Amino acid sequence: MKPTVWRVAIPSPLRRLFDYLPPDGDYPEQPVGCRVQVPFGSRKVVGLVVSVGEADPDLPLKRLRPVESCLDSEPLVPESMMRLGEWGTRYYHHPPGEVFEHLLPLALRREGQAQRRQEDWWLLSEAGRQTHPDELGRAPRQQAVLARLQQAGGALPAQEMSDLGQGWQSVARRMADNGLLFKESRDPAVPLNRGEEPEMVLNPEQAAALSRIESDMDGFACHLLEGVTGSGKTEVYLALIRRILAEDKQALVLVPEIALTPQLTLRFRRALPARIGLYHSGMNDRERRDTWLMARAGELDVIIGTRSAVFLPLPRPGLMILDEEHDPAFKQQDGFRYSARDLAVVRARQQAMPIVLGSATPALETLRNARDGRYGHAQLSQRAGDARPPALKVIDIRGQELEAGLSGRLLQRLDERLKAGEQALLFLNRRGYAPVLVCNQCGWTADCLRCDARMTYHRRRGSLDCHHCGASRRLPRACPECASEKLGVAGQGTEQLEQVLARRYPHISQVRIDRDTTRRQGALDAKLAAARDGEAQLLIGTQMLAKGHDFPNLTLVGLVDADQGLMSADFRGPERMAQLVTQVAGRAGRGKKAGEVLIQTRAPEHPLLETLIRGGYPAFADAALRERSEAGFPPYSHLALLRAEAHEKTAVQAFLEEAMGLGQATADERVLLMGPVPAPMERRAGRYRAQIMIQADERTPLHQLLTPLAPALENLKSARRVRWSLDVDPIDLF
DNA sequence: AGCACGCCGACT
DNA sequence: GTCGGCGTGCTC
Repeated sequence: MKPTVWRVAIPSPLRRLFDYLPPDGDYPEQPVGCRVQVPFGSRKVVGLVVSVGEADPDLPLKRLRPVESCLDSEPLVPESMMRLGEWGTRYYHHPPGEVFEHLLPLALRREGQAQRRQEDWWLLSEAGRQTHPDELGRAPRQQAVLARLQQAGGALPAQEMSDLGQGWQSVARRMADNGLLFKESRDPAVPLNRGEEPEMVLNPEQAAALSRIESDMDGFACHLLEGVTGSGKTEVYLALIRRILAEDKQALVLVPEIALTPQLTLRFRRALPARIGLYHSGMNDRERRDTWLMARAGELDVIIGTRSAVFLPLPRPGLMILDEEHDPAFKQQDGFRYSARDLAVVRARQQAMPIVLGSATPALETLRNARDGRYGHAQLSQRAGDARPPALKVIDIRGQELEAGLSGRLLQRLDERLKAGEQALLFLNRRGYAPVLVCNQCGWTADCLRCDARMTYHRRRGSLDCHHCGASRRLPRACPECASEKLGVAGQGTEQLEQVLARRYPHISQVRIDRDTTRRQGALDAKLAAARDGEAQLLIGTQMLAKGHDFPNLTLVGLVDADQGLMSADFRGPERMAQLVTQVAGRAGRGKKAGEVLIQTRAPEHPLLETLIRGGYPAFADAALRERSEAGFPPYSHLALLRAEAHEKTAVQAFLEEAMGLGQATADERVLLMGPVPAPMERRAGRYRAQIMIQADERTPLHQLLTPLAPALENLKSARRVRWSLDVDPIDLF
């Protein structure tokens, strides 16, 4: 009989599992989901047991090595999450070791107990219970400790005893020596919110959306909640969560970025009688481990997290919510390139729970799923309260005299609004002072040495920074080519806008919000607070400002340059532009006063832009979906990208040529391979980049091609000289 | 990705 | 004479 082996996912880029003999020592009956310490080549690594089975007949038995030790006495990763990992490995054609690494927080990927941070408690012994404080005679501090513990019923966390005064711990230790008390480590209790805020009364649309989703909550169901900005999606989320809390189930809420967690958390803490946890990249390893373990233990009822939280285990799964589901941040852009949105839907189906995708500007993929009836579709078309939707207007800036990129008409409206004491926002998705530094004598421009890109001039810093690779250097005094001192700039960034506007409106308080001004801890919160309470009247920012924030006094929004998306070579450019315009526009007129949105463009007659202005996002989406259908792009086809990069351009070419040959040999007529083509910015951070695009109308043939292709590429000799990756369902083509 | 093994150049 | 350069092969 063939021996039983454990198939283990090993942290390595190899697209296979490794078989081991069971360990000599103790191990659980069912080791799937347990971490194991195994020998791997000449080193020891921690892997995850994925399955148990018979030894592979093709593998000589003597090559099998035994597991050194099983690190868990029961599976740490539950079966449900192992299934999600297996699905991810198959779908994304990514090495299992790297996929399964995502199932555990960093702090649990090493040796050691899967235990969360402990809290010290002091407890009374039997003797301590029997002793009256007076019996301690001339030891007043011991008396105090004893009395305190007796009052508390015999046990208290050490933290809550600190008011007993300096040095109380040594008093307690002495009493422990005398057998009156003892110390114990316990799991800290998770605070339960009271949820004191009264439930909001839902407006008819919200109520209708709620009941529509609620009617379909036993088992799997996916609903798109499409609600214009300010329509109160959060109230619907809260009502749904209350419902599943009443059934004693857990809810997982995913948001695109950390910046959105604090406000949502605050809102949830006020509204929900629940134990709420957080999971995002701003937390340290220990905090993430603790949330992970508490989620797994069922000690948290609601968890709010970013992308990676889709892997949090839930023993009582009740509901998943993905807010701003269209946001590209849900797609991981390196390593294991998963879409948290797509994985969440798969997970919901696997675990038979409902999922709600919320957005004011749904991704075209999601919209199509809703229209084809695969997803439920609930809509909120009215803004809550009295708020009216803002009017969108286009400003044609062709041939116009501009001041720092601002047209006369935009400046005039700005004058009026600011004079009236109202708040205005200027949106420009480019930080720094100017994107180009140029020599007016010889035409030299400041280019990045490692990228095919210009360096951005940062005036306050006095530096030239490359926004693609992070390179930075001092601003030259003179042109390095011709020594002329006539250096000038072209184009503008938020820093320039801020400076020019400060000169124009010296008595208006303004705030700039971009990655440069919010680097410091807490700076973003402070600036957002200033923007929210109206302390800052003029707001200038990049897309950081576009998301989810509420500025009640804001009446004018100016999009300084709307053309970036329209002119993009990526077929998703217009979709991004429309989402951004709609999201930014949604910041205006959320209070009582009507809002106005001015869009500066050099392509005012662009059909998709016109459709967006006239009919809003839904009309845009109709038109864009029609275009995608005609062009055979997603969601009407499926894409994968094989990317490669290396310092040696020839290495990239050689690898992709060989890959192309392999691909063409196995591809049938249902799959189209295109390339290799260089990336639009061919060189980045000193590496040459190129790619092959693989397209198919149906998913099946695409996967039939990739399943053998991925491991074949791995064995290519030319693959060792490049960094390569497969991106299934890419969201950026470059 | 690591890591070991292996075969050729400038140094204690 | 060796330390170490990175090419190439392997990891149950």
